[in-house]
Amino acid sequence: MSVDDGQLDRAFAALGDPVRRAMIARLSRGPATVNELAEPFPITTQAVSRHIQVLEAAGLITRTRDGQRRPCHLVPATLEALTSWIDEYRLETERRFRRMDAVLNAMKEQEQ
Amino acid sequence: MSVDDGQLDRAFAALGDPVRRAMIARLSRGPATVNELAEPFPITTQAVSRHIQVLEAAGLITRTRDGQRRPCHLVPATLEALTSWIDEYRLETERRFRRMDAVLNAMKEQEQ
DNA sequence: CCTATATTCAACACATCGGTTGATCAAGGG
DNA sequence: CCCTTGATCAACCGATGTGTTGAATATAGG
Repeated sequence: MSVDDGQLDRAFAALGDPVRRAMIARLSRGPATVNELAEPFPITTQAVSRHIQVLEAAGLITRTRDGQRRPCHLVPATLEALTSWIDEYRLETERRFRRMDAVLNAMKEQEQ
Repeated sequence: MSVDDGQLDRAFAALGDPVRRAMIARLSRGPATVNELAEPFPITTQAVSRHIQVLEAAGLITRTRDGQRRPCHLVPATLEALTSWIDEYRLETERRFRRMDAVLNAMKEQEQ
């Protein structure tokens, strides 16, 4: 809820880039401006600005205004939507594996 | 562990495509062949075959052999690596938010 | 054997991505 | 006011992604 399929597309794809993942990691420790986020990377501020736009379009961050700065803030709810999606299928798979194990064990019992 | 950064790149990027996410959903209910996975989509089997290769390269699935079939199996451990990555930063952010709330409440106390 | 089925490989078209440079806009500070 | 700083817009480029068609490979099965 609150994230449609297109948002899932954009959010997962956004996390597929190591630069953007590093930005997420940085933002988990507090808000940061474009220049602050750009600092660790050997790329132009423009490139970073576009990475930020991608993260914003994905709903992974929001932006506020502080004079001429545009600080970025992580949105944990969107991260949570991603883990929820993944966990749904991971848990189903693990349940299935456990059922399969049970069947195999039962067959082993039978054999003896 | 067991998944390097390149794997994270590939796995997150792989989930950025709705066709591949649908395949993951399908595979959570049990193994499936290329043709079975292709059935719901209006694309060629070749295209599906390449989606499968992408999922395999990302470590999200493995493949076995059954005669001329090549069944796909979901790898829950890789899904778990993704949720672990996300949760690390989501939880850090939420902790930070709670600390901030505490400070704000303390300031409110002070005022009275 | 010969043929049908399951899957993959190869070559191509087209869109998107991630970077660049150069120009522009907006807010602050002497 | 002007000039600097923070950020973005626009145009371009090479690489990658996703689909197609057509050919190839491999196993199954009469």
